[in-house]
Amino acid sequence: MIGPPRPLPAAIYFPAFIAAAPESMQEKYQPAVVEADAQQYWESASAFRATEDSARPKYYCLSMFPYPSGKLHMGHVRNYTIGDALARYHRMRGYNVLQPMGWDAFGMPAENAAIQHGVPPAKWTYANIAYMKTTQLKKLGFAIDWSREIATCRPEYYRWEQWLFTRLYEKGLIYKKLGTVNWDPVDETVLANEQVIDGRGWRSGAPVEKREIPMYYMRITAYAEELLAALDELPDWPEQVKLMQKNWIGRSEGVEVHFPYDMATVGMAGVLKVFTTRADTLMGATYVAVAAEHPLAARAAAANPALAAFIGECRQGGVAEADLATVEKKGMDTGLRVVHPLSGEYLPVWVANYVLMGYGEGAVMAVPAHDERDFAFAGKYGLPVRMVVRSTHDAYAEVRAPWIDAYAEHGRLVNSDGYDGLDFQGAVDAIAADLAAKGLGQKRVQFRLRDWGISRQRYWGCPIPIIHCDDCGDVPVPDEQLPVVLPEEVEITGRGSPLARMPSFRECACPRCGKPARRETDTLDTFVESSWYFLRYASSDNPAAMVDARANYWAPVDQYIGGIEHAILHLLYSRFFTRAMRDCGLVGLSEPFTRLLTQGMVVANTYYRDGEDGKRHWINPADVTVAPDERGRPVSATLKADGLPVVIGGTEKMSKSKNNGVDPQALVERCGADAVRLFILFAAPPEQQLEWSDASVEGAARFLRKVWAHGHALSLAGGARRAVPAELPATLADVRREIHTHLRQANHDFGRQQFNTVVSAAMKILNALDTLPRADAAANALDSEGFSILLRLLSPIAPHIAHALWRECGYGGDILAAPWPEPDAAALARDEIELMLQINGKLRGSIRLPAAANKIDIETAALATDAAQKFMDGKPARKVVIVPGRLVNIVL
RNA sequence: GCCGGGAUGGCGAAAUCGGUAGACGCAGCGGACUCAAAAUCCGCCGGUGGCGACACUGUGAGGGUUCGAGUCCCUCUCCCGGCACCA
Repeated sequence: MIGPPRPLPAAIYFPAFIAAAPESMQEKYQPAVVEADAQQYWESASAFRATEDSARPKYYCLSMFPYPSGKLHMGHVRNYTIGDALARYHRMRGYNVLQPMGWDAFGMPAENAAIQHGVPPAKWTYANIAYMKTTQLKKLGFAIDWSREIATCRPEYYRWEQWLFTRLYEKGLIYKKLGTVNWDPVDETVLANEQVIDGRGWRSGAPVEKREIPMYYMRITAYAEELLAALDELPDWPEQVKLMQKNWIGRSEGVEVHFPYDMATVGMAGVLKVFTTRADTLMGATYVAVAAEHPLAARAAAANPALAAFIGECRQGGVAEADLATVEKKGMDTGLRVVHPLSGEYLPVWVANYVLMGYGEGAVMAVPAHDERDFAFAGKYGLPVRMVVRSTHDAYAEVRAPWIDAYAEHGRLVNSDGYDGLDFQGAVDAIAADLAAKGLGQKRVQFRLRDWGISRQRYWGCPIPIIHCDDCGDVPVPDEQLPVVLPEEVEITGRGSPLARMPSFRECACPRCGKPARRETDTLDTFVESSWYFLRYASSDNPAAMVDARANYWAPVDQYIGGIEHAILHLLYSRFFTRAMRDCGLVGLSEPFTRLLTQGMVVANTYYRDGEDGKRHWINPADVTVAPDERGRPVSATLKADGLPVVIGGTEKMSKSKNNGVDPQALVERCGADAVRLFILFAAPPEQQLEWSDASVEGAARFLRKVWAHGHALSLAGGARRAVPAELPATLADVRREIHTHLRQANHDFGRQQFNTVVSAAMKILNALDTLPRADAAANALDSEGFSILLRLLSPIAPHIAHALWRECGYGGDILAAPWPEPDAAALARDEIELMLQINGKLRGSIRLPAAANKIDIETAALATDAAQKFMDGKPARKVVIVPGRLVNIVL
């Protein structure tokens, strides 16, 4: 809950003089005029320019920056509307607010556009930025400090990313190793997971293969423990996100087990290492499984063509985990044997497509009796099943396992020689101790988190600042040669890397020995740019340093807002980057985002027709008329153009492929930015999915017209008036209590970021004010007070109309500088309360009592009611439950 | 497959700590105003039964805890987000 630094009750805030309403006020609400006027006012006053100020608490409010795709979509508008409501609310609460904006400008769509339309990615990107900024974003009236705008594709930005890269490289936090990528053998290009559709390249249609190439990695695993532990210090992050991150980092305590092999079993001596969280089941291991890329598999395949063919088959398909996890589990015996570290038994080594080289050791021990996946695999290939754990509480388990399914729960050991009778922890401890004594294993912590591969074989990204020299190896580019500028005039063909084809970029001199050398032509993952941009906003104009002292004033971000789809990757990378920068001495913080709000998706109805060609044609909701039945249920839909029926599809995320996107710009032009903003905040709480409805936007516009009409009437009647008299007639006191009750609720809901009920409270206040008598001095004063509360509540949500009406009604000054309204305790006081009457938990009526009534009064009154007498029918009450201020329940 | 989330009238939703289910709005229906339309204003609006007072029923499905469950617990169904190269 956000506390007000300088609270002022609304009831006592009124201007010292009664300002005359300007004669020029329009009777009709014209959003285009109102909004252009307000935006011009804010612009000329530099109203949202933020400067460091130690006198006020700071509030750094940040929305995830957009990718400049060319058009703002509804998801952006929702994101920035939520951010702006929070920024403006905190500003009015007295905070020194920073709300910056920029562009996540590197990425694949620019290259795709270049292939399709022949426009260089840089030109396309800059044109998109210009359009989205001036024609779209600025029309929505966000309180953004545009002076800090950044675009990640500009050398002024990415030079610091390159500079940090060289620091992290020298610290060993960046290193090189082989990584697996999707390879399109026809286009001879690395494909993103998104570009692999049903195992084929999206452009060539060729079956995709896995290929290992050298890549740079960030050692995020060095921070695994810290990133996990620090989640507990983020009380204002959604539990859901923290849980996802926790599971993603995936800390598990277990045992590393070594299976020795020698000349006789493998043809060379060594140990096969596996990690297991179930060391208690070690005596039940009947085989070990290795990844297709494991060295032992390669060794066995050299003399075994069938195995080589199987390993080749495992190379087919892409690298996405969702695909790997759902393919049919297959394997093949390598013929190699390893020695069980405790029993000395020989166990067969299998290659299995479900074992991933990138995880742990690329090998697992298999215990079919106690692992579902191993059980299925053993069943398929006739491998032995040996039960070694028995349930302590389920007698049935002894009979069931291992012939029906795997028993994966913990239990007591059996068939395990000296370990029989031990429980899970006892068995793990004893087995780990024995392994350690033999030098064949030990307890260890393992993380699911893997190091972050940051090399991309693409053009439109930040060049990796490394020079390859035959003599000196990989040499980081020295500071004075930074930035390594990405050439912007290029030809993109979709085959291979354009940078690799540019001698002027590629050929250079080794910074260390001066001999001819080759520049790295891979670029960085675009997640790298978005992992530190929030720190750059604080010192975006500094040409001499990545960040300066101003970063330590503004950082951390007090409120971060963005899509739930970023819950893991972007947020985890940013948390890691902040720590890496901390350890380079650049910033004094560890966590970048104090409070996080994850917004839901924007979805809309879909409509389609199945064409004669068998293709489904999706039709935009704007081109469709929906016919309801007499109760308002949609029964049919027709295309506006031809009046013929279309099929009503499901509700889906707004997307190009389903053609169900609603253009925000057209909507703003038709209804005004305030109506769009109001609708977005009113239609659903921020975290929830938002279902688009044109009719509801119209409803939001209708409410704003009513607000305008009320303001117009108030202005004609003399505008702002003096304070409400202390003594009001009962009917007016009721209205005033209602207004202040709604205000109290609105403030509570602003604090918990639930804007839909804030809007609802504003609507209720207007409805209450509309019931006030016109020609009554006390009522007019109350109207004036209530309307000033309404305008201030609306100001963060529909800022243009609030700005205009505040001025037109003569409340004095700029509404941005007005104090936030607080409910008046005197207005809220009541002398009579209503309690619900329940009998046996069922609602049977209500009772009215003086507010001061005690429990005995309440019970007496409840038992005396007609309803109670009727239902009790002479029987005594067994118990009377009283919930103060709410209800009485008589239990019979 | 694994991790996380969701489901309340015709629709979006509300119910702050387990205490009046459906506030507020959209759509719909009826009416007023108007030559007419738009705009605006007034009324009705979960289901079943009843002239009515009212009764019963109702928050995805099934079970449980409790004086009392949309809210807590267990089981299940369907939908959505993420899964490391979409951003």
